[in-house]
Amino acid sequence: MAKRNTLVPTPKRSPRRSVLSDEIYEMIKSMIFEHEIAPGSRVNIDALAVELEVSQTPVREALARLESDGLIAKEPLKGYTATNLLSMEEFNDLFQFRLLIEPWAAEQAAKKIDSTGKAALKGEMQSAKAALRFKLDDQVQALTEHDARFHTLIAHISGSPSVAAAFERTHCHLHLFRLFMANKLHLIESESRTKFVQELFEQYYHSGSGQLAIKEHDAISKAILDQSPKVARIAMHSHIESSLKRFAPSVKEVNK
Amino acid sequence: MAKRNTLVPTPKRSPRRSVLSDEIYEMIKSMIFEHEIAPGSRVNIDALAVELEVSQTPVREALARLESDGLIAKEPLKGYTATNLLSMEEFNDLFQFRLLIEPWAAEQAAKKIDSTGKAALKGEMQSAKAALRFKLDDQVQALTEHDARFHTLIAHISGSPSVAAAFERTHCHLHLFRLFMANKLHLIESESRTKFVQELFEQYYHSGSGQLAIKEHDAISKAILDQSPKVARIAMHSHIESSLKRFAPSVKEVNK
DNA sequence: GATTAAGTTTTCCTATAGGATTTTAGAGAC
DNA sequence: GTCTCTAAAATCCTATAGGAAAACTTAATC
Repeated sequence: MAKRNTLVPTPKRSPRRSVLSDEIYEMIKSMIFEHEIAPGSRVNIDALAVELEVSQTPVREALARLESDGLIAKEPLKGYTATNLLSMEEFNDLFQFRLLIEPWAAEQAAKKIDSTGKAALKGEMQSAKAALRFKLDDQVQALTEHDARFHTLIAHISGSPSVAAAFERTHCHLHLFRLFMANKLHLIESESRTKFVQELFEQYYHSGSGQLAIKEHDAISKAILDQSPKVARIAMHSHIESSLKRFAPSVKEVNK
Repeated sequence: MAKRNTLVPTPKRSPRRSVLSDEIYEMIKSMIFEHEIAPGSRVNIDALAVELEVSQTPVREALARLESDGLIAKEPLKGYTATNLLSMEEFNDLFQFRLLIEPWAAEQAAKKIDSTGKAALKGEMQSAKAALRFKLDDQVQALTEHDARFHTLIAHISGSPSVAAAFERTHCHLHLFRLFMANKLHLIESESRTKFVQELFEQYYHSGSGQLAIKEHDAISKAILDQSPKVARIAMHSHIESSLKRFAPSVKEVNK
């Protein structure tokens, strides 16, 4: 009933629009993202509250949401634990799911895209190409972020909130980045073969994987901009399959 | 839920196996389910804590998870609000999403089902047929619950945790039941046409909709038990489309 | 009657205490 | 040496009180 009168006083003081628990949620997610909280490790509420310099309440709310996201698990009366890295089965299942919804999303996006969407898509592809000039570590980070934004953007352009939400809740880029990090850490620690594997690794992800992924993104992007649904669908399908093949060795390596 | 072990002599204290916040989560979900918390209404943390006779902490955790589920929305510094009923667009989108994943799930289920799965599926179909003998209100409740279990079961038998999780997070049976309830309440309140519409309504949902849905479930179930993937996929597809047609009038009515 | 200025309510967060449960450590029995 | 049982420590979960900041409501002023 009471339709807020927007003519009322201008915000005199800095309006802290976000809530502490939201910030804490993002912080903890970043910590998981960057292996600051290692896969499988315990997450102590007290310690986390002290470290982030807040009380337990916002930490608890953040952890409850992260559990709902499947990023941490809760064992009653034992506490929270960061989820383990994806097993080979989980990895395959995740990509199977992506194959189910993302090609469809790309097809729909090609049908429904408008000028706003086209601008966003073009912008995203430009940022990706800029990222290719970074050095390895930054590049992986930048490309992972681009990848997440790119796929999320298409899910949204598809015009289906359900599909977009379902995709975002897979947190696939987070899982993939964690695998990448674990693989890297793992390789660096095994001294005997450091040099050889490390070089292979760099070559693989640096010039190889990065540019390849962006080429595929380019193909998808072009098809959507051209409003060619079928082409977009096929391009997305083969991109995800390529992506699976690129990441599979990492998964195998991490799972020994 | 609270599984009280009655064999233990005199529990001086309650040996609570599950965690309170989980129970509270389920309770609040039920309250949303049954319009005890009306769509669009504010959800006061304090009041809820008092009503459920617990402290704020578990209520906060439950609300954080429910927000993550999309069942309530949080406005920073204003509080939580129960989500509105599905609009026509959201309703169509939800079913579009179901059409995308559930026929696939049924197909996979038919390929992969084992003896355990077969037993579960047979059992579920029996409980559905038993439910048809209840009177209207109980029947709607029972059929809604059966529907939720049936579709969830198939999602799990499909062998894809991702798909199962994605389906469960749609909470489609909750949304549909809320629409049904709202429609019913709406019709009951509009006196002028009560009798005529009410009768139509009962007839529609009672003998019509319930039996029809179960027939369709039966077809899906048989195909899966026969391990006929293609048949299962098609049966699920047409079931979801029928379901959409059955519910669409309710959605239109509720959205005026 | 509209605007400003107070007061009230609501919401979010903090702090802390205590109960419950699991884990760890250690003593004693075999 | 191995096992069982008890005790202590660590951890998690709940409860309660209260404070700060924003939003809402009411009242006073022009």
